Amino acid sequence: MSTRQAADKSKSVEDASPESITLPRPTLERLPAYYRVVAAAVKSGEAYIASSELGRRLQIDDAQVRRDLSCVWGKGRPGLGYKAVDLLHRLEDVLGFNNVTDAVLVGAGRLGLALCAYPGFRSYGIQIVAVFDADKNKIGKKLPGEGNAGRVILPVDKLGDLVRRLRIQLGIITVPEHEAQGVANTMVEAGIRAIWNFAPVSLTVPSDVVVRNEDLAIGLATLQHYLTK
Amino acid sequence: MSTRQAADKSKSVEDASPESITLPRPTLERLPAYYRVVAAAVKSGEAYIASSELGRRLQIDDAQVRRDLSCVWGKGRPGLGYKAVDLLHRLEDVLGFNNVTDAVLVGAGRLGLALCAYPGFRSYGIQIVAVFDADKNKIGKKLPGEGNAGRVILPVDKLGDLVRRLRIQLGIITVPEHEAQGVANTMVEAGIRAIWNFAPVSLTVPSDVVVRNEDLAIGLATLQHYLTK
DNA sequence: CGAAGTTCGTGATATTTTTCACTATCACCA
DNA sequence: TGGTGATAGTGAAAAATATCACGAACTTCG
Repeated sequence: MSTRQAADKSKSVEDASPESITLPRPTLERLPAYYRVVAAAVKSGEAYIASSELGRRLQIDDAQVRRDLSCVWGKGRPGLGYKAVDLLHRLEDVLGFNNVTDAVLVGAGRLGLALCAYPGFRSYGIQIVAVFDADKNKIGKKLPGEGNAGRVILPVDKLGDLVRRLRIQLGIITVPEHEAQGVANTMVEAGIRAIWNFAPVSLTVPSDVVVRNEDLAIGLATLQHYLTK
Repeated sequence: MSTRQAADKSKSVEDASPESITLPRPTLERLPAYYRVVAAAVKSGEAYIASSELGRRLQIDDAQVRRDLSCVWGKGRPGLGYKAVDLLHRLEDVLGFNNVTDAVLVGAGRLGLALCAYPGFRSYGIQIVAVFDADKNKIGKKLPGEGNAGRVILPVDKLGDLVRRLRIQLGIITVPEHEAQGVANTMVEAGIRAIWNFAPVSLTVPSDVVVRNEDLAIGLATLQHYLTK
């Protein structure tokens, strides 16, 4: 969760490189929503989509939409809007949905297997190449889901090896909280660069490893807080 | 207009009411993390915990911690820190972990059942009282998880009735995206006040209904974006 | 081709959130 | 009991983010 923004305020001279761009965090978090709306628009045959329309469908201010998209792609057409297909591709690029990233998942509990079976990951550019668990009873069991025929749960002590061997960059943690830090350590040691953590703990990792905590308690707390008012 | 804190102790009336406080959104989202650390501290027998220590464990600036906690509880003790047990209770109060909220869950897929089996909800003040699905093959099947003995999946056309009858306030949506809006409509019509949405769509609801979108694509996109840099 | 109507991109402004810096408060100890 | 050290609370400054507002670019149509 380190958002170090360089003070370098270089205006987009060459916008061709999708890599070097730095997006404000809130903008980055809105992009997936834009992506879905644009994808829907493309599907339903709309050639262009305007910021106001995008904003209306997502309840976001249209100026906000324009500013977000201008970070990503300064190619809207006045009078018409954004060319839907091109914008879609651009968003895929920025969000990394194009190049497939291999991932490992540790923790073959209900949540882990649910994620593992989720077909959507493919379209988001994630492929879970292996699932691990520490429980001997689970090891060797088949994985659920469409594309997982024949694949099985592996013992967690093979985790480090496999990560190293396949140069896996992304690890998904769905183990109970008291095991999470240990798994994270193994991952880090084996060279993983990003961790998607579903365990309700705050992991400690080196600063060059990105962690995204998917904390369900936050959602619950938010809602509960509103309800008790 | 400067040093007048002695006279103007509390910002408004006495702070006994946990209801009327309004927290900045980012603060509210950090509270669950504080809650966990404080809970751990209490468990391990620490009587007091300092903002610096909290911050260290969560990688949050200590001034930030103090400001957050001051919104919630202006009762830290200089020289010592916050009394762990009391702070814990205060956080439980604010986060609504004390009063149990009944909830319904719609969508008995893998994710829905995983949530349904998750024991942690109880301690967060949530109780899932019924699980619905539209799939006839699933209806009548048993629910997984410890406390769910004997309970079964109900047909979704009973959703409205049950919500109305039990005056349910919170709905959890774990259906495929194209069914989500319909479920949300039913919930809203039946009087639900908050929706926890796991479907990757932006729901349209009246302004008095709170929606929390738990969008996995955001997490993925964030990580992918960092990886492709 | 010109006028009317949209919509983008963005400087300027407002708002929100974080961080700094300092004082008052309290514990602890000799 | 007074001195020392640690820490909370909080104005004020800084940084980040969102919104406003307007000119310029483009389309459409007569």
